[in-house]
Amino acid sequence: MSPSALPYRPHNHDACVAQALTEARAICQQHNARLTPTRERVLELIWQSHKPLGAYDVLAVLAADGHNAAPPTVYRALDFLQQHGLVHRIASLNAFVGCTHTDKNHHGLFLICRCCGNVLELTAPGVSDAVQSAAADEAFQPDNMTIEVSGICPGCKSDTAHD
Amino acid sequence: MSPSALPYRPHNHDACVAQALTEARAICQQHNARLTPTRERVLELIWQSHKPLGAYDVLAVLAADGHNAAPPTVYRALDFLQQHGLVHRIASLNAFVGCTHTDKNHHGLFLICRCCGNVLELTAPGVSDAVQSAAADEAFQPDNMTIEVSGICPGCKSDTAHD
DNA sequence: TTGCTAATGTTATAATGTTGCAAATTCTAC
DNA sequence: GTAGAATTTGCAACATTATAACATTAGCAA
Repeated sequence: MSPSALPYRPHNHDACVAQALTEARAICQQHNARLTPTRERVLELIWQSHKPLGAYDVLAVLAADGHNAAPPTVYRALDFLQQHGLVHRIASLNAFVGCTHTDKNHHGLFLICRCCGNVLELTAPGVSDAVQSAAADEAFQPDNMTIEVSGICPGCKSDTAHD
Repeated sequence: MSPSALPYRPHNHDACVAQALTEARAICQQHNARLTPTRERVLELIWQSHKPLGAYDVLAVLAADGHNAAPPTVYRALDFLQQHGLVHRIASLNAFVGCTHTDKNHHGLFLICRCCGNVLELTAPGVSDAVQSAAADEAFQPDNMTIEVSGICPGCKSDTAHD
């Protein structure tokens, strides 16, 4: 059997974080946008795992850092990161997760494990096309789509199977 | 050109409400569940249009009714209605809309007009299948999907075209 | 009736997100 | 480098959405 996608199995997560930060720096440079220390720190925190993190969770860590932050600090940083495609907001969880497809122009699809909480972002052209087509049938002009699937990831499925 | 779907054009909305209530009564009877006056009233309010309504909007109307209600009253009623498939929660709006597919076992897809606010619920087997297939490719077992598309509905598109 | 369960009322509070304005920083043009 | 403009941050207050905990009432069955 082929291995599960990264978020769903053990891996060297520091590499994920490092890569995300490197890409973020490059993207911000391209966009002529400033990845300030606060923004970078928030991005780093969002990337602390593949589980979505709430804005107030981020805030709590910043406070622990000694950073005297209020909610707007976090929301502003998150807005910035979203605008530049570095994080996604998961509407069904009111939480944020690092974008793993910063290179592609895509409508993400998120597979959210309700057991371990990890999220896998997919580029699923088939899904995107199907939605476009369903919308077109209704003469509806889509400009943004939220596709969030909750269920059980392969890791958790095999765990429960062993019991 | 074929007419737009109901929510996106003028129609006798009282008929929508009446039908929704009739169906709700039937469904609750089937489920052996009690559609109490509060629950029925909340359902009626949710159906006051095809625009999603926030829990606190419902609460405000109940208050205007003279009903001395607190948030839990509304959230409990909404939970009940959701459990019986009579309303849906739109995660991207934190709001609720009447279910127009009470007869089918479906994963809804919602087309949300960001201009007029109306929502059309679709049963889109193509989308559902595409999501299932994308999930299967990752050995992910989906059990619930949130698909919310925001954009411009045919009604609003033709309105702006005239300007 | 009596006792059980489901439903509601009530109070308080938690969790999430925003507004508005002032201060500080960074950028740009001279 | 310095002045002025623009962006970013700090900060206080507030708005919105949702839940917890516990008391009370209504519906129903033995």
